[in-house]
Amino acid sequence: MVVIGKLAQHVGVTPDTVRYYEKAGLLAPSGKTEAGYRLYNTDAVRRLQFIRQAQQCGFSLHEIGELLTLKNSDEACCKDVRNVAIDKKLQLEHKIRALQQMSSALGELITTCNDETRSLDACPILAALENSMARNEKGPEDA
Amino acid sequence: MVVIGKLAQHVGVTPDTVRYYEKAGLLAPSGKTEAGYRLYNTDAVRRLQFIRQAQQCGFSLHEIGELLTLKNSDEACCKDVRNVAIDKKLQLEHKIRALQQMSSALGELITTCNDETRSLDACPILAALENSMARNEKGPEDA
DNA sequence: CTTGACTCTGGACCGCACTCCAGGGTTTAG
DNA sequence: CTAAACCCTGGAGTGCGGTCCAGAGTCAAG
Repeated sequence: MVVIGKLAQHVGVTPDTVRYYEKAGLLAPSGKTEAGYRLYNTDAVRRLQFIRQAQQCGFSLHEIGELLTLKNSDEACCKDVRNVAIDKKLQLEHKIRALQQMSSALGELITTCNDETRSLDACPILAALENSMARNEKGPEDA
Repeated sequence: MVVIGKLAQHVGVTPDTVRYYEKAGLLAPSGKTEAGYRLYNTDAVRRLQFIRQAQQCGFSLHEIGELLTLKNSDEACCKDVRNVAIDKKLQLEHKIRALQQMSSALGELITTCNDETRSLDACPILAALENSMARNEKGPEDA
């Protein structure tokens, strides 16, 4: 049984963060002292580590809450957890593709803009961004 | 010269968003009517498109502000813009790598967890997340 | 017995990029 | 002339994941 500061320090967060997780319904203390100090056992330590790990895997606190609910449910089975993970992985891959598109769009702009001494008026990057790149161009009087 | 609603509709945002950009110093109206209605010319239209495009490339509004400042500066040259783009691309790539690590971590967990009927107690995903995966394990009494 | 380091609660605040609202004025179509 | 559809301003609210603070209580070392 450790007090909040020790727990926090051990896992690498602040006591405020731990209390925040408690407010969010993710991590209840294992007990309290007479003075009202939160006490945590090793289960709580692992639960907090679970939360941090899941964050590292891209889960939001809300999703982690669902994962923890699943974990404490009698009806759920491993398959359910697996499906959540698969779903999350798809979301991550979607996000990665979006970022890769941004990155390659920038890459194209950068290679186009190879004359470093060119004036700003002729800067292909600014021009490309202004011209909406591959988008269709219409007058403001449409629709 | 179009009024805010037309501009917004043309570029695919709301008037609120346009006013928000104005507050953020990114987009001033080209003029105003006697009644105080904002008016926008085609320069403003292109500027707004620039903002949206840059957002698509992963720039924050703050960064877009810097880009626009650069654009309106006499001293800056194309090279400066190019450097900003390169910088941003590196940031994007960094983020992509982080997400890919999350994704592959999840991927490993998912392939480990192939027995769909397993009980939650034996779920490798939950176990892995609890055990902090590849992290070193120490007691809470350290440090 | 004091001092300093911790803990408690409740609530305010941060950045980001909006979004919505109230309570007005304006413009335009019928 | 009226009603709908727009515009204005200022400010509040949203969601996320915290962070910081005041004011009070508690605990351990010296």
